Amino acid sequence: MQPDFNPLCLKYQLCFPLYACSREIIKQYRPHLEELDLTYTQYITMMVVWERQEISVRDLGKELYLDSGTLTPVLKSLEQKGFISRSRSEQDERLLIVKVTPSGMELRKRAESVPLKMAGCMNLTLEEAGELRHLLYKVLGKENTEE
Amino acid sequence: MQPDFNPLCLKYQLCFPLYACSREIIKQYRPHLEELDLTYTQYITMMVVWERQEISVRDLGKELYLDSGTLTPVLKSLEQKGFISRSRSEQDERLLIVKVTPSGMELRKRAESVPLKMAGCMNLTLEEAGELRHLLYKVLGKENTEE
DNA sequence: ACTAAATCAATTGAACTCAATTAAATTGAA
DNA sequence: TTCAATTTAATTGAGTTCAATTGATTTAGT
Repeated sequence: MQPDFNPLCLKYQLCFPLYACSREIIKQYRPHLEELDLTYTQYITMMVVWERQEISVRDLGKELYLDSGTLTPVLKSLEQKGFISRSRSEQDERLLIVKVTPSGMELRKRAESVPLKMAGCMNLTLEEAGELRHLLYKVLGKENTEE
Repeated sequence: MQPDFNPLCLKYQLCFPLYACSREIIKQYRPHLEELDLTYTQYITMMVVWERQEISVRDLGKELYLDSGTLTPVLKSLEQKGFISRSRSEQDERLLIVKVTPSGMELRKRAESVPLKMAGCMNLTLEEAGELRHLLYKVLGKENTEE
């Protein structure tokens, strides 16, 4: 029962399975997202853009927990592919506004099947999936109010 | 009940909070690991090496869900710092064997306080943390025997 | 023994991640 | 108004992450 209570042990950590799970699932997205010419980071960026139609890099970063160092090249790539446009806000020129293009909205239609394709890839019941999501958002909620 | 049932919505995904949680928690490790001159990837690598004393890159990769493309530079860096040694197995020259050095074992002592320093950073009860770990290991395909 | 298949670490190239810094625009206090 | 502090996106540099490939070694089939 207590072979070792060594806290410096992978299986006592919470962060490690989070990190491993995250990477393993993102790997499973790859073949489905390749059909859309998107990486996972580009995909979640488009998910926010599809929903908002128009959003600043600042707000996008808050939604995705990513900073401009990550987002700038991702957004330039999405612009290159024609899915979004990038332009400065007229009210506040510091803000870069990202807008979805008609081509970006067509991509959305093609992306609609992705969640279903991914749905079966985790061997969790609906209740377990809901519980997992609840716990993850509880952890994320703490992060923001921390200090 | 829910604002909308659009499956292409960040908050209906499981992968996104996993990915965000993982990165947010790893960020919190940083100041503590910096004192040890380790990155998070180097830290979890050392955790396995501390436990096994001696392990092949192949087995290390299975434990960490990482391949040689990631591990090779990580292990070279750890060797450079003097925490491990790298040498080919004499029984099978394809295998690279990683061994912890005395300096690596000294590092372990200094690392012992890290889990405690990180313990309070998640807003979960002990039961919730256990449930979260159980669900994560279920997704990883390994039933968690732990508690 | 011979050779085809499999295994393993390393390498390569593209993309991500983030801390730190920079430069431009805005805000706010004196 | 003036100018110091703040906000914002971009840039830089170090370190992952991973698919695909390469080359060396071992295993297995004949």
